Amino acid sequence: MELDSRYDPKLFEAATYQAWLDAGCFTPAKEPRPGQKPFVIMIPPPNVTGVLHMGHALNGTLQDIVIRFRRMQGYDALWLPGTDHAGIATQAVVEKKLFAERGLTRNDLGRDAFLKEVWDWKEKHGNLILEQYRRLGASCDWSRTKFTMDEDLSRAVREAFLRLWEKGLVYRGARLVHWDCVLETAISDDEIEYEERKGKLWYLRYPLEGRPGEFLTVATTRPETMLGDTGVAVHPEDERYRHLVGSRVLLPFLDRPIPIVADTTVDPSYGTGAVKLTPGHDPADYERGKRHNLPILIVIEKDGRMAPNAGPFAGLSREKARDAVVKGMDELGLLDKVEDIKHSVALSDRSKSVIEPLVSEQWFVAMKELAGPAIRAVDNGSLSLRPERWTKVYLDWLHNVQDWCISRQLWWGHRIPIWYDEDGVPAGSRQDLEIGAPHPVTGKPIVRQDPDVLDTWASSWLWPFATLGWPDDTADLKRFYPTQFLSTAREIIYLWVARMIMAGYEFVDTIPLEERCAFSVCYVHATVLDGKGKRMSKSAGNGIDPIDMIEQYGADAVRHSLMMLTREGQDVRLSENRFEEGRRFTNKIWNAARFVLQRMGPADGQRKFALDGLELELEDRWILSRLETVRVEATEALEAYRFNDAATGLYRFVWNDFCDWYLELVKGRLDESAPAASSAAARGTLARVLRDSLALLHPVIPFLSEVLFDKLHGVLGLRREAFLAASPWPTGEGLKRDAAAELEIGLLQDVVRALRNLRALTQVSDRAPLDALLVAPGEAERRVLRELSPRLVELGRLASLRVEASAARPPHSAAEVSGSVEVFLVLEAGTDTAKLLETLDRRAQKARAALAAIEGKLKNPGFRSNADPELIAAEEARAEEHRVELALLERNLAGLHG
RNA sequence: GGGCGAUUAACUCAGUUGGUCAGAGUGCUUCCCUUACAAGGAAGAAGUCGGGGGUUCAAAUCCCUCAUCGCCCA
Repeated sequence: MELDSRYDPKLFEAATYQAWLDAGCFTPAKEPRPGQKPFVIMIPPPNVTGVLHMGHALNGTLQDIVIRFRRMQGYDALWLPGTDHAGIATQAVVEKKLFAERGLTRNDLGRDAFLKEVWDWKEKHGNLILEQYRRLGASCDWSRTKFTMDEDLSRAVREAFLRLWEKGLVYRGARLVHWDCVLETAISDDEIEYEERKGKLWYLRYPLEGRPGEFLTVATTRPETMLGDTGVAVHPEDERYRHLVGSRVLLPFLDRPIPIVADTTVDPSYGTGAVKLTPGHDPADYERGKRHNLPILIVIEKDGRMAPNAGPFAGLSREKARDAVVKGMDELGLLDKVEDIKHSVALSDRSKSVIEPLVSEQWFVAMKELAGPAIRAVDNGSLSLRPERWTKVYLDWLHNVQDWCISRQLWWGHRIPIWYDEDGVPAGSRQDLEIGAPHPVTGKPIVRQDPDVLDTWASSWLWPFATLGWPDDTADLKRFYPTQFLSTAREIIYLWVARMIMAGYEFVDTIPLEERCAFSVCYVHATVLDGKGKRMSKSAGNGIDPIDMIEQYGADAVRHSLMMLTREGQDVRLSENRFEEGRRFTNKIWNAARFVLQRMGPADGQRKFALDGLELELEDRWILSRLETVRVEATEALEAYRFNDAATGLYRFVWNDFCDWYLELVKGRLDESAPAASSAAARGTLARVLRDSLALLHPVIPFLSEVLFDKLHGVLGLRREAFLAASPWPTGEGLKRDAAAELEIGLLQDVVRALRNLRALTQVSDRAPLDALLVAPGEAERRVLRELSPRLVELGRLASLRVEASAARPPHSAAEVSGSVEVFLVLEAGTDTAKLLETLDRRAQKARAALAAIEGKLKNPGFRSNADPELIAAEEARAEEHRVELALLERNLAGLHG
């Protein structure tokens, strides 16, 4: 078999992926087998405008590992992919493009024509990110790919909205909402971010009505809103102002008399202790205004300009109005002072513009009732979050949940299925109502549909079941809902995770309530940071493009590196060269396999990876024992979602056990001259270990493992029953742990290391064949060492080896100590032993220190009386080992000096 | 303002329930192009486990406190 000495992922990845697709490896069978349990993952649908970033790559790898593992374990495995329509983002992208290319706004085109533009854009560009997931190796069932604006999902959204409307859980009302003046839409609480900014606190004097020359001074960070003030509040117990409660001030510029009220929410220590009340433009004031029956005045329009109510300032932008108000107050002598302060400013997630709290008509979902089952899901164990600490975050949000503003003043999205007659009486309908058709309740003609669309999350929260056919009770819904695993980023726990759980309980009423939890495990993955510990983001420009990395290092290397780097949910600092580790590992596997394959043929394929009948030798039993150990550990780790443990364990097994030791140990047995039975046992073991290793590695390293699995079968002349992706997870059949073999190989490794160490320290070439002597007082050790001596001679590059119970140090020999075994390497006279002495001396010092520590512990009566007897025995044994080693070291040191 | 996480070798990180826990990878030093792999092999140096206090026979691990950095929420 001719294979290049370097693994080049580019030669294999695309073709392998296509082969999986052609074979339908990722699509569940038409029917599950009897008794086969489902394992389902719903992809967190990326935004259609999205481009794969490291967070996606990490999350995609995690999900793919889980689904590939479960598929191999024999579950009815489904990973369902798709995208969401990302109302604001997508509309913004298309509007920008439209303006750049044709100088048109959406209003120039009109609603229908604009939506056609968006759909065209989506058809052309909306698949990019899913294509990128394929590059990563994602084993999604692409035949079930969904998009939140698909006809069936849109139907689900409408059904869900109307059910809530009919139950009275959806309502329409005038509320203070977070308004984005750039995008001109309401946004929800969760689409806001806060930023610390420098600002000013202006102290404004309001003249008291009927008391010329007297003022009440208020402090505000937003002077422009004063035009909408309908009151001033002070704390009821504030002695400074108590006498003023009930009287009025005259609002400057407008000379509007407004009342002074007492409200306990006022902080007397902030500013002057008197606050202006602007119920139309401040959430706290909105609440206070309601308590005191203050009118709501709108002084800022939806585009951020001052409204007619703003009198002389009408038409100015918010920013200009602020300057003008301050200047005007100053000119009137009503500006008391200005302070510099730091405060946090609410910004829109999407446009980064300052949020304007604005009273407007919006649609809301009443959340309290929906939250109940989602809270109970944690209590009764239906849902668990990993790492567990996120549970508290999830529950805190649910306990304090606010009603959800779900209307958006956009065109791209699911239009609210409410129609009005001429009196504005609303009617919800599952079918579109025609303009002019009779209103289902009033019988009057329908005059319009509600112009707003729904928040994108109002479709995403239905994702786990709408993608399976809900509201119809489809075969897929019965078969695949509820799901088992959801992996996502932490900032989306409220926006999405909690709402999906709520929606599952509320809507999937074809199954019993206790089975409706949308997924049983929510895995909150790590955040990918740059080398400086900052979050990677497009705006910061510090992102590493995963596709670039895949091009450079291969998808397997990227996946493996990410897994080696991420401890459960722990943030990871990533820099490009981290992926070299993965590339080295894939190359190592490639070359190990190349070595194995070059020495095997169809004759070795006859036993089909079974081991019975082989005359296994020590190292065979050892590597099979190690394989069994790592198989069990990797399986447990993957079942517990400890990805890093699984990846590290496999890495160490492949590199340190299989490549560094086993392959070196069996090389001699693969020569033509080796006895047939020994050679057959070695080749049988190699075939088995390679096959099982590839299978265990497959979830993390799908491409390379698949390629080598195929080549292995080819060399062995075996027909591959299925792709590795569709093959069973190793069961460990015929494997067993072998403690004796592990102990004996451990001894061999120690002695070989000692021999190598001696050469290195005495600067003797690795190639020169030397005579060695091992002195082992223990009979068992001696027997093992004698048995192992051919291998020791080979690995230690010795001319000869003697094993004795006791012997004097040979002349001109360098000495090492490994436990109770003394290792002597016979050198030429005059070899420099200075470094050796130095090392042995340091070793002796360490042994002395260790011994002193243990003896101190053993002498401590507290330890004797409190510690576990087994532990005491172990410590005593350890002390004895150190004593023996120290004695030998000291003896050899003395010998060398002399 | 509330909550959470991090702080272990030069760098990036592991270290279940306190006792073989002081580790890995990278980097560094020395030697080796030995036909699986120089994207490799062998050997080696390197850390008062952020500071301080406490609990305990015993603390990287548990508790308190301080410091620094980061994240989420308001």
